[in-house]
Amino acid sequence: MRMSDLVARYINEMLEEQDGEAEIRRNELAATLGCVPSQINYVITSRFTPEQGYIVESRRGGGGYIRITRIRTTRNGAIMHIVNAVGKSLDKASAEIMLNNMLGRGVIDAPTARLMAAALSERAYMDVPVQFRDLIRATIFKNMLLTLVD
Amino acid sequence: MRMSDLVARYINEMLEEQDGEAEIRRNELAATLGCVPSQINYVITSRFTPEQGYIVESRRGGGGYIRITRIRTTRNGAIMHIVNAVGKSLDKASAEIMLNNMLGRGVIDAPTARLMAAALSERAYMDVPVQFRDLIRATIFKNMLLTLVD
DNA sequence: TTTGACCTTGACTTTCTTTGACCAATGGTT
DNA sequence: AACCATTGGTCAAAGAAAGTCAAGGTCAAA
Repeated sequence: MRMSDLVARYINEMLEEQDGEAEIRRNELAATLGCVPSQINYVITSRFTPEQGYIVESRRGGGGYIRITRIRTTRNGAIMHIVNAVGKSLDKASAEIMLNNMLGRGVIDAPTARLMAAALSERAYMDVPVQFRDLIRATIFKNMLLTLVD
Repeated sequence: MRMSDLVARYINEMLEEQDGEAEIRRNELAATLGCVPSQINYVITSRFTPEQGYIVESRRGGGGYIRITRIRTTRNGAIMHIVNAVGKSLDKASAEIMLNNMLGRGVIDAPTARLMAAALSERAYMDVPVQFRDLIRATIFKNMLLTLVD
């Protein structure tokens, strides 16, 4: 198992238990999980970004902390937020992160996530020149999301 | 015996043992079987395609993997039939007819049909040269259909 | 014997992760 | 205020996979 997954899981469990708010001490967590401190930053910047619906605050020095807050929204709000966050182009990795996020937050269910993932996976774009893939993926993603709005 | 057959057999045995799901590490398997890593890709793209009822996912980097999932085809004749009926290319009109057909026969429900229609609509392909549109539509359609199989 | 489909190989690319050295902010002490 | 221990932040380099592509090999059918 990847270290980054362990860190992410730890944070997610905290968020789950504490109603969408997790406060950690970077060095302590790194020691607990057995990784270097900057690993924590890596995980946060790659998996708990604003675009994925999280707010991250921190403080240095004595009594420092990192606080990760999950943004609460309505279903339609969450969907529209993502629609707006997606620009003209969308790579597969970002798409997958967004899908997982929506799934984790109950915005969509697992079959829907699977269906959408299939339509966005790199494998689906094999016979189209690479320069077009992210463009079309963005468009399709947004089109699909809009069908989910009540 | 051809190397590609060895690779395919190995994967099939894994699928057999592990209930239709095989996760491999490309370099490791290549070393085990004594071939170059890209041979694995060749075998996967030539023999574990959607048409043949497989879903393939992968990840690069540390802790990377390739996961191959076999779809049970016994009770899903309707869907697999359509997957196989779709060729390399699929225009929007045909896609719509197939969707309506499945909807009418209860193979899929209305939200799913809407979602899929959004991914196949001509509007989704505006950014891409016309020559590629039907190709990619076919691929996406098949990939989506496969996620619907139990 | 030519041809075409399928297979093999390896050099090069891309993506994701891990690590560590160095930087910046904070709060307490002198 | 000056200093200093205690945090967290940044960034670039190295590492660890998997992906791509094109050139060449094999082999059976025409």
